[in-house]
Amino acid sequence: MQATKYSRQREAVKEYLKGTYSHPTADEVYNEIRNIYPNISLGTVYRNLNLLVEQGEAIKLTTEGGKDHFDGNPMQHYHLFCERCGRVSDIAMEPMQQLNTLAQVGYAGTIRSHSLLFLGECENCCKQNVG
Amino acid sequence: MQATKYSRQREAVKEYLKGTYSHPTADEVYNEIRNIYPNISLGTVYRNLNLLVEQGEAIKLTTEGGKDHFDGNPMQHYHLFCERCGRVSDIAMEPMQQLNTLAQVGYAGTIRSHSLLFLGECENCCKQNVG
DNA sequence: TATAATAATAGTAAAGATTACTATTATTAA
DNA sequence: TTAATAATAGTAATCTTTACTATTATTATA
Repeated sequence: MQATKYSRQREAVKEYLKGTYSHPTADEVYNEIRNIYPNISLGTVYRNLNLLVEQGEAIKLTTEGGKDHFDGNPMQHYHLFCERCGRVSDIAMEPMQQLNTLAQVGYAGTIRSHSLLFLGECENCCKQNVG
Repeated sequence: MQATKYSRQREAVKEYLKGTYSHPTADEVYNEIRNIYPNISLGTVYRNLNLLVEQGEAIKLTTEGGKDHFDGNPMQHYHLFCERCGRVSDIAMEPMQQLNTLAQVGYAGTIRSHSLLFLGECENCCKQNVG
């Protein structure tokens, strides 16, 4: 196996992700970290984000926008994908494990988990409607 | 506005999608339709699949596999994404509109709908486990 | 502290899915 | 039959993500 070695870049990625609720894309993390490490490469950001996901420290959210979003909170919870601006926000709602049970009824395969994504407009875009 | 003109290719795409439960990717539809129209282009398949989605005749499913899947059944229902083979299958479970209501509680934006994707193993892959 | 081993990085190229572009073809209306 | 125009095939371009490689940084050890 391959030992994990410290790197400042990885720490910066982790710290940023743990400290925001913005559910950033890899590109957004990249642009943020560049303020501290101007030479960091996008590949490094991807590698470390994926590493955090593998380690259970973060979650990858695949949405219709074409870009994956990352969440530094690995506890199971639900999200809203804003159909207007493409941003992801947290939904304060208890995870419902019973959905798995309901889905398993009459399904010949194995249900392991679920991903529930709400669609609509985020708070920010809603405000702009009133103008 | 632009009138919609008949085309055999579009009909073939629609007919194939309406007649399968396989939730194919654009590439899979392309390879299927090539049996009938060997010169059809992938762009044509994409254009017509997206048109069907716009017209409410089909649904586009974005999954973690990197490829979008298409479903010719536009009625709201849930799916399983097989983490082993990447295929999508239908789940026989009633849509739960009340999830939107639950999510709306305490959320400042607007919930319009939701997409619920179960993760696990499809029937086919489960069988192979026993082997 | 100096040195050797090796994991991680920066920079770039490549891969894969999807969309855009354009000359040509097919459909429709007159 | 002809004219207008929507759709296509084929190709190029775009965009996100991953792969590759020489170099740099980290860690363990003498």
